[in-house]
Amino acid sequence: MEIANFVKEKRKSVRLTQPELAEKAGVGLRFIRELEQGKQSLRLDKVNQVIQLFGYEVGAVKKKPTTYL
Amino acid sequence: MEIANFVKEKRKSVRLTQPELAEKAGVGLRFIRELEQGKQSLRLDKVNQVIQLFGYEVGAVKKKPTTYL
DNA sequence: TATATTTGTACCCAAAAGGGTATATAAAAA
DNA sequence: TTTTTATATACCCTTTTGGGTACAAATATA
Repeated sequence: MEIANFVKEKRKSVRLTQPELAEKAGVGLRFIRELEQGKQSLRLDKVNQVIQLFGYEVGAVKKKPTTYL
Repeated sequence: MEIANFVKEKRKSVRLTQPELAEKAGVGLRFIRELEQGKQSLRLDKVNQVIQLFGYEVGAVKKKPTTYL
């Protein structure tokens, strides 16, 4: 799953609003919003600040071989 | 494995120098160096440009539960 | 429906990323 | 060892991030 939806789902599963998650993660509200909307050019350390709250960290994962056509 | 060493090992396994990898990934040489040295505040999209060459992408991975002491 | 809550978009601005490049250091080869 | 190759550090500069904030749009609740 893309990080965007991963964060959104995790956040909802623990019933937090975006402002609450921003607060807990120590990032700005704007960042949470851009993150959940899939902005690609976010800073790695900031993303880590957020997902570590859920026990995750950013890492390299194998891409699924795509089926063409 | 941290992304830093992941990139370094993958790069060496295919016998590329840092300038060559930078060229192929379409990022600056400086970026490859900071990446392999573990700089935390890199941009996600740039990291993706690099590791997708090896068939990987950035994603959320579970942190190993740490043993304290 | 109306009202409250949550989420998305737009603006300004300081701080930082990252490209290019030159130089220094380290490692490998002759 | 000397010579070549590879990697690390430092500087200048432009572009972009991300914080703060205000407002709009969407969603949920009464």
